[in-house]
Amino acid sequence: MDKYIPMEIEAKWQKRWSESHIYEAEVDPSHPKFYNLMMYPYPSGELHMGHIRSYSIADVIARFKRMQGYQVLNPMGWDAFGLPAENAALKQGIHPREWTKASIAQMKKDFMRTGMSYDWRREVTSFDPEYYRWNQWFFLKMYERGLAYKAKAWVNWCPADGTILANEQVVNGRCWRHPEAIVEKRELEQWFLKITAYADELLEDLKTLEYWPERVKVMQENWIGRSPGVEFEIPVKGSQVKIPVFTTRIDTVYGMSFVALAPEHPFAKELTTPEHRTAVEAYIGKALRATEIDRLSTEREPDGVFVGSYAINPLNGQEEPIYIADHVLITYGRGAVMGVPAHDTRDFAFAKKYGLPIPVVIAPPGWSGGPLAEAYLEEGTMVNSGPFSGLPSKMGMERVADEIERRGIGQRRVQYRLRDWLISRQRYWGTPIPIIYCDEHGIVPVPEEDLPVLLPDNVDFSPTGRGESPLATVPEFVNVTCPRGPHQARRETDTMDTFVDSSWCFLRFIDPRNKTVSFDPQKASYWMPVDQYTGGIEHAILHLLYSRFFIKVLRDIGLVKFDEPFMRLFTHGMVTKDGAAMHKSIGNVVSIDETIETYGADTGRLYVLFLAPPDKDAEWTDQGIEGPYRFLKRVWQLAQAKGRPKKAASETDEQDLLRKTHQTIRKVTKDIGDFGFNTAISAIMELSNDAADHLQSSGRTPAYEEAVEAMLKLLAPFAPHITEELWQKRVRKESIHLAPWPKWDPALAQEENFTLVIQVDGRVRDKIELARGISESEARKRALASPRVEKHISGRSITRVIYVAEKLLNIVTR
RNA sequence: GGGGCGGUGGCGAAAUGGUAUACGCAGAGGACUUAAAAUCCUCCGGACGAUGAGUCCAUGGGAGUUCGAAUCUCCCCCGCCCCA
Repeated sequence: MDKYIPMEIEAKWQKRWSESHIYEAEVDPSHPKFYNLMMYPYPSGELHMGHIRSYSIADVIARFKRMQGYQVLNPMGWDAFGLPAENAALKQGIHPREWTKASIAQMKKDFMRTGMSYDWRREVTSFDPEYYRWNQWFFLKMYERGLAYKAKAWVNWCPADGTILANEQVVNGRCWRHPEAIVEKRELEQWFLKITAYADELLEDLKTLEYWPERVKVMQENWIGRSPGVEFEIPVKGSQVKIPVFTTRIDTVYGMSFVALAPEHPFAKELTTPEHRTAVEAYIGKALRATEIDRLSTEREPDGVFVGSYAINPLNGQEEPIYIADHVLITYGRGAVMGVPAHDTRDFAFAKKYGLPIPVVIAPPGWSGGPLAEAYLEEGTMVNSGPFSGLPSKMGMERVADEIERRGIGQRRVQYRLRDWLISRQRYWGTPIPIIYCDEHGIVPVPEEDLPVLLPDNVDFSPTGRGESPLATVPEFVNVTCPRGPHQARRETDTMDTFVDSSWCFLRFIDPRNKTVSFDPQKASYWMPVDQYTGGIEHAILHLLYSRFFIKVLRDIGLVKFDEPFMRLFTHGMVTKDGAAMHKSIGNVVSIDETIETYGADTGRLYVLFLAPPDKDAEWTDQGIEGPYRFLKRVWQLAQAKGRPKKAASETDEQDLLRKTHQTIRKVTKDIGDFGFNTAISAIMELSNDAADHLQSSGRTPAYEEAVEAMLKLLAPFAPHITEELWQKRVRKESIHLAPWPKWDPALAQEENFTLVIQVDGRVRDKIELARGISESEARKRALASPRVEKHISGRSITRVIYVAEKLLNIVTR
């Protein structure tokens, strides 16, 4: 028998699989389909064994479903636009395209040699004009429908990237990509996609995502942040100005003792009286430099500055001082709030600090009428609230809202935390936004037939730092003739957020080379929605929310007929080493090269899947991988066992192994379906241990041969190369990866006997073997006959006997 | 501050109301070898006991529900994540 040399057989099979196109799938209505998708990667060119775990998880599912007879669509592509390429290219003085292409080549090689079963004909690269032209096309469709618009807004500026970020890309007041970079606020004209138009539906449809992890749904729910409330206007004394405010607690409106504006509020300067101007300007300057996280922190004492003007509470006519306070955000509600110290924690602290009154308008239970020690946030009885006094606050909330609507000073409104998706990026390496500015016609969309707007090649793409894209420095790109007439015009020079690319890539995989449309709706109706989507938890909000939004827009345009893109979502854990995520800078990276050279790809895959449940983080140890390696070497021996095949020697041995085989098929089939890969592998190891014992005692009997065949098939999704090699050595013509998944025979999997656990007062005292189907009274008789049981019940009286059929008998004594 | 997930042998873990510690790693002893590696066999939570029979203890800590709790409930401690 030849030695198991993984490098040799792995390279051989990778080549043959590719030549025989076994992983390629086409529309075939005579078969059930399964769309298995892994979040397509950013090609940074640095794959390590940690990544291999994530891709292996999805690959196991693809292989499993393929063997179960599904048409499996298992594509791979590249999220190839974006800042890291641009930054790396700047540093190395090469074009981002070249840098990205080199990374793609490296990663593709790594996917090939780790045995991933992708349909490479469907490879999609987002920097390809044939791909991004459809970003532009979708943008134009949204523009037509008013879902893409340009607006001046206070935005998040990342000084490290030299660009604007979407809200979702700001983490704890810092850039998601540069944790050291504090995000600044700037007011700029930007392009937005109107995701808020779908806020309610995005929230509602979460309920239909039965097979999504609960925590992802909770995160999206929090992010959308629906709060019903009332918006109303507060007049300013001696002025025409009316300040719109939003509140979820209109029942506390009589408790208002100040009004607070965000530092960015448009009325901030207008309402400031001359004697307060210096102080106000200093305060605003300081506030705009603070991070959002600092401004909102409840740890910090809120502060503000009086502007000199007074607002009038429209309900009771009282005058309230107007402040600017940095804990009020311009991006939430209307950027101004009514200050009700008695019933809001931050307002309470604010009032204490500035000596403002704290009128109680919701009485806590048993309230004496005295001042509160802290804000009371719960429901209660309304007091000091004019005609509403005496009402329960819940009812009062409706009555006050009615009153405000009746008087025409405001209305009920649902407020969302979700903001529109800011997609303008002031960087080079992305999809140009297909818009032209004409002196005569204003904003003019690029006509569809002129798409794609090509990203020019020869550009000095150093960030300008002026809030302007490098494309602005390319006259050939900028200067155009207006599509509507012979006027000089300028192109939009910002590029799109790369999350636009990934929001619909799963549709392009279905029809990747289509030149006339983004994808063929016929093909989409076969393949979509994605049956299994696998990726990291870090996309719980960003990518997954944007994709859901895209699908709803595409549905409304009429391109697809479903509401949600991803039926089942699986979020995988990370591989850690020395307690930290693998990272070059930490120096704890386990290389693919070394792993494959020493152990082979099959062992590497098997180990990372065996290490821990796939949704949990897993700690890599260098010794641990020896286990799966030894196991595969044993499988190699077992499948090629020498000696004459013989008839069954011992009937019980034969039955035992057959039973174990069918039990293992049952367990592995179930476990793979539940992502229990670690326990599935354990079960296959147990089968191989039993088969080895059987070979020792009885030789190559029919049960042995059946066990080996099943073992190879069950192992095939995890270790595709060695199983294929051994399968072919057993003279099978077709690839094992197209062979039918084994079925278990319930009769053969059934145990004849069972172990009855006998407890006395809940403690295990004996275990006896009994035949299945035994009656309770018989089991009881046998149990009581046990001398060990006898010992523990002698001298005591039996009060109760609990019998769990074919499992356990508990004798309760007194 | 609120919400979520988690804490089990020396280590990764299994068991989701019924035999705690499957499977694997590490460790100990043995076989093979001139030797080592590889491979194979045996042992491997703790205490008492004699290395046996057996008894008791042990799933972060404490209480509770139950004939029976790693699993369900409550309180506390610790770690990670999300929202503030």
